[in-house]
Amino acid sequence: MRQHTKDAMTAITSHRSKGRPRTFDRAQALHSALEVFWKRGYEPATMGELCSAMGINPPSLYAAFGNKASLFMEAVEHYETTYWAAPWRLLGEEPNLRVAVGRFMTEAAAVLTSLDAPCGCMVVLGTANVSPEAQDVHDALRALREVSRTNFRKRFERALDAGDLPLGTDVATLASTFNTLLQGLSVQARDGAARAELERIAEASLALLPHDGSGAPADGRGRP
Amino acid sequence: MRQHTKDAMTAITSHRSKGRPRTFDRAQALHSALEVFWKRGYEPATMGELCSAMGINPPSLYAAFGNKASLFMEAVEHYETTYWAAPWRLLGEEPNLRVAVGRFMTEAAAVLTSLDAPCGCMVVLGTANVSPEAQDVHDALRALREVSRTNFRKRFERALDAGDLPLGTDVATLASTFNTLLQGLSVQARDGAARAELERIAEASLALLPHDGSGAPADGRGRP
DNA sequence: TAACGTCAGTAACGCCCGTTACAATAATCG
DNA sequence: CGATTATTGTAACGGGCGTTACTGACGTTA
Repeated sequence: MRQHTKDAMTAITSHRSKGRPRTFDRAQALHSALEVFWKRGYEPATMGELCSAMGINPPSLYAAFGNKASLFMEAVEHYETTYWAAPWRLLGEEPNLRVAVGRFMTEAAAVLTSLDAPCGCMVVLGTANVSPEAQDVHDALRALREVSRTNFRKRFERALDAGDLPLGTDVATLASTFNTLLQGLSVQARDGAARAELERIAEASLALLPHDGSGAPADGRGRP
Repeated sequence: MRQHTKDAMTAITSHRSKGRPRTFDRAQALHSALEVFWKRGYEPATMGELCSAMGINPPSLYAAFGNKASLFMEAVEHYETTYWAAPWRLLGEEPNLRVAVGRFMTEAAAVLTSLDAPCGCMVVLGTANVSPEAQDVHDALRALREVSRTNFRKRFERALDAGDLPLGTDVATLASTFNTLLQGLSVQARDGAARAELERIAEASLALLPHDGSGAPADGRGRP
């Protein structure tokens, strides 16, 4: 609704503006906010908690980030680029399909258990159940979850073209299935599952990939 | 009075107690509460919403159910027996492993999309992120999620004994994987996925079951 | 140096939450 | 019929939430 957008580009290094400069590091405060949101979720995280973790007071927070919703969305952006950009790039760039999927799922298991506290994925669980007035934030995260499925689907489409998947494979359903499993891993992680267990699940998920057997087609469709 | 011996146990509308009888059906009110909790989650569901849906006022609710937490737990019990007892029984009693798992996952897809609004599973998402003072409720639901994994594991152990799974199959990981997928289905359902799509994922999940080395392809349909 | 513009800290605002006094009502028991 | 006991509806309680006036403090600009 309001500004708050890109006055932040002149962060702490250059005070070209006139007034009193801020005494805290904006990027560092954002990272602290990310950890609080990650552990607690959007609505259970209170402004008091956030202010304590960020080391600032409410007026400073509102001046720098707008309000709770925009702070959360900015934290989500930071979260995505910091923790998930590399795994997704790996999935897309690794040429061998099974290696790509296996390593992606393993890295996902690592991300989901990276904090000391059990958290799961911020995009999956951050707004899992919220009151109706926070539905705009909920919708924004749902769009991000949809992106995740699209990433899987594109990778499988390429694999299909490359002959790494049997002809007639339902890549859309396959992508949905992996996306579903990935989201389930977040629930597991928040329930305190150890990283090793998530990695075992990640490895087991490779069985979902149909391998083009030389003799018996396992495409699940029967023959024409 | 000859009604003394009559309905001592048919307790729906019999008020053998002394005071003023309640004017609402407790079981029906509980079911209304279940729907509110299912759609909104534990903390976002307000007492005002619950009272409106149940058709009663706060004092009646507190007299009949204790407080919000105990009402929620009772609603969860009602939810489990009403919606999940039959699928779990089916998983345990169907002798053919692939049929058992396939039908269970398909019925799960139906339950998760049974309400008009997108909800997912109440046990998985009901306390997905809550404030610290509701952690007892959160822990109770986590125990229920653990029961779900145990159900899978027991079924797979039996299948291993029966020779429906190859020797050396890691049934614990297999159970965790199916449990993870089941929990992911809840996220999908709450994101508005159609029942048909959840059923496709359910069918695709059968590929996770290792086929005994008898030479039959794992096409997810069983064999004639 | 004097004026100006932005940040910092305290304290408060209005709102909604779960929960409960309170008094009236309606059934059973002696 | 009183006396007792439980339920009902109204209205309120204390507390925590996100958010913001208000007053100084500080650094830049004229």
